[in-house]
Amino acid sequence: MEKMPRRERERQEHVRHILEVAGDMFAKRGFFKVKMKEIAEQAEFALGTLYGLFKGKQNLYQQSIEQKVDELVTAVSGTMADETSPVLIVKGFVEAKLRFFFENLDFVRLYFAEMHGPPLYGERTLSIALEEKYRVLLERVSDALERGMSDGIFTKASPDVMATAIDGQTSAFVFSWLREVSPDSPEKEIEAAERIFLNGALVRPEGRAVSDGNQE
Amino acid sequence: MEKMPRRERERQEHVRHILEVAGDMFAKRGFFKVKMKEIAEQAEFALGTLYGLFKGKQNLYQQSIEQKVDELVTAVSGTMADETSPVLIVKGFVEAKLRFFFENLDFVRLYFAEMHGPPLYGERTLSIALEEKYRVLLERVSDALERGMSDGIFTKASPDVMATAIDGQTSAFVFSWLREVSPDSPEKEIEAAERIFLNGALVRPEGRAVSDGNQE
Amino acid sequence: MEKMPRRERERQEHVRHILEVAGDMFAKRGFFKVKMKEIAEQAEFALGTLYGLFKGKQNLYQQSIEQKVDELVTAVSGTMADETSPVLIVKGFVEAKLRFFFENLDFVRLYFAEMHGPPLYGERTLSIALEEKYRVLLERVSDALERGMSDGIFTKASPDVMATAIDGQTSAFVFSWLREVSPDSPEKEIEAAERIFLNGALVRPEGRAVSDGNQE
Amino acid sequence: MEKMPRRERERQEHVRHILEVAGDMFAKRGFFKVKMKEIAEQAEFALGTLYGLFKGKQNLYQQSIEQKVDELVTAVSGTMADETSPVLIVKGFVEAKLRFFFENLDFVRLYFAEMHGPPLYGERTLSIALEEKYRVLLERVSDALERGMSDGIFTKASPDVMATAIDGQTSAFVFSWLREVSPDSPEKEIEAAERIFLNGALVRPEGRAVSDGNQE
DNA sequence: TATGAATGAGAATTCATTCAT
DNA sequence: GATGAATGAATTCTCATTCAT
Repeated sequence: MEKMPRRERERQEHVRHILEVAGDMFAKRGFFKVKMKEIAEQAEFALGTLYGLFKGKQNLYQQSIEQKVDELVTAVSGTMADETSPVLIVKGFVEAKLRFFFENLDFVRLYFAEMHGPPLYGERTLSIALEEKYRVLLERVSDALERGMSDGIFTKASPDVMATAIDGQTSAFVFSWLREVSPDSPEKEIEAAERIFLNGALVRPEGRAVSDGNQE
Repeated sequence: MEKMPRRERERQEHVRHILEVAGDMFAKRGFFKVKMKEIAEQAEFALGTLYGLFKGKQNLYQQSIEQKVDELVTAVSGTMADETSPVLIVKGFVEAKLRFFFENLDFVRLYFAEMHGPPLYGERTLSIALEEKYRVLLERVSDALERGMSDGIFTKASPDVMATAIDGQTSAFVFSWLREVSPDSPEKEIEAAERIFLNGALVRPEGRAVSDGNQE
Repeated sequence: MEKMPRRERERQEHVRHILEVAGDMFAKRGFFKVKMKEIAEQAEFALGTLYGLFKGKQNLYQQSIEQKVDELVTAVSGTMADETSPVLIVKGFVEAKLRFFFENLDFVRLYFAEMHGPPLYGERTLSIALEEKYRVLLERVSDALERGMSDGIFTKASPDVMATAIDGQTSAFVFSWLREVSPDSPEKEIEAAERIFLNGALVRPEGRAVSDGNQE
Repeated sequence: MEKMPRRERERQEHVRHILEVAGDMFAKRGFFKVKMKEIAEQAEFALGTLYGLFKGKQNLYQQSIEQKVDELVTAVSGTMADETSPVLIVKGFVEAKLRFFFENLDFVRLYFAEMHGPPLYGERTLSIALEEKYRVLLERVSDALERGMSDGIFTKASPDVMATAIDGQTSAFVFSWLREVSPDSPEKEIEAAERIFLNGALVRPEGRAVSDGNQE
């Protein structure tokens, strides 16, 4: 009752560690530039050990991405689940997504390349799997938007299209970080993304005196 | 005085043709999955000929992307240049960008993977070059936004941040096309992108009665 | 005085069992296609256990063949030992050899490949060992033939050459079984091998009226 | 009209040369012990060249065997075709087969291992192909035997079984050469194989007075 | 003694690039 | 210039064997 769990625990730990190391390397240098031998060295295991733990390079790659996407989905879902008001759910999505990518900037390259780039191997299997995981988040945003629309908070429009828009907008801020040397906080972008999106989506825009017409 | 120009003209045509063919292949299958021999066959040239016209695979790849980005920049710049009003310039950007990517959907994968993905070769040279080309467009949008702000048309904010936001939003619609089997027109997305962005950016949102002030 | 023997008995049984299992696998799929791990699984032992019982893969392979060849030699020797007349000894050889291979058809491939094929490892050690074991049988046949020649039963010729001939002829019938889906009895071939060989070897061919008697 | 043939001629020559070299190596050391790099070195080509000319190691192996079997079949067929009398056809088979293998002793190991040994790769494709090629020869022998039987020259029996017997007997003499250091001529074995087989197959055995003729 | 995870040398194959024709 | 056969460095994956538990 102690032996089997030990072995299994170690195995899990090794897998997790290798996935971590490999994920970083793939993110920084891309699938084809990273050699299995390098991953083994970096992870301090023998080459053969990698093949005992993963089916092959492709499998290691996919798992390293899926693991991180699972983390992303968990983090963002968690934040959204804490809120009930439609506006706060949307804000929660923006905040959590931006914070997660800010903390995992290297992963950004991998994620977007895999989601929208040419398939690494013949099949688009991986990107489809990732889309499915991520779609859960967009659906929650979409639901919140729809609810907000019936409540008269958001302007009426296709909630899916609106979700796509806010998602793309936040991604754009993530990309902007890739261009900077070392962005030091995601706060400014979080604020901007929320403001720009909401002030268009809300029937009565936040913090803007719309009452009078003569603002000049 | 006739021979050399003919030769040169032919050469240019060959280069253009190969770039076209290679660009398509890279977009569909990714840099590493496409073999030089296949490009040669597809372009109906001998393998050696490719090496007479291009320095190597990497060079061919870069040129094929840069060529298309030049087309994109030309197309979008042209459309924006036709307009003078800030709002119309922004709308022009959205329309032209969406139309171009709609017509070159395969290229989308290549472009975004190269812009935001891990570097194919050690250096980020290519993505920097592409960013520079593309930045021109964003700067025009930014300028228009800034002008619109002083004119009291757009809410005051960092024009660069605003430009990033509209750019990301439009990209999101492009990505949504990648998921669809065969989107048949970009019109709906053009309209949505403009509406969502402008109704937040405009001091007096289009088609919305802002007159009343009693929202407390 | 009870414990050690039990241990030893178990060990012998394990060795025998593994040799049996491995022999079958090698016969069906060849030395290089069979993996040590598979043998371990099939034999229901851990991989490391195989290395406690055998020096390595090559050793396991050799032993598995030698074991079966010992069985062959024992079976055929036994049958021949029951007879005294030269003709019956030769018939005994043919019958016992054909029956043994009929019962161990898979082993046929292994045996002949190892006897006449390219050496699996650099050295021909194994095939030499097998030849030595098998030679015993051929010598008995040769002796019987020689005795039969002095007795005027067999035509005069080199008994070794004759032994080679009858041996090859029987092997040919064994090979013919390899081509059939599932031969159901070796009887026909036993009869044919004996008849064809003897009717040439005997001064007075069986079942043939050689009416005149004055050949003495 | 000169260029294409030159290239093609060279290619053929290269293929033939490599097949020759590889065949020898496979025969002496077996499929798995021979490395592609060694074949390349021995044949004085670059490793990659082998892969331009052959699909892979397996393909190279199969072709090297099939080429030699074709030679064997051609040689033996040719000899048999020169004869008309059943007895001479059978003798022709024995002589030509023994002479061919005597001249290609190394190939013997490869041929028999492949014909009767465990499959090198999962499938028995190659051995089936070889059997088909070789069967042609056995069928000619069988036909000759059948004709000889109706002519009253051979004892009545299944001609296929008889063909199997003579084939196996000759093979046995080939194997005996493998055991010798350097057999210097195949003559003795040719004579022995013919004598042993025919004196059993002939109604009136050679060199034996079967004086009476009235066996009806 | 039994176990099976870890090891790493070794091999097949690929493919960008060169260069003789 | 155009051609494509030849090159060989580079890389993935396999599997016999070891050894700590």
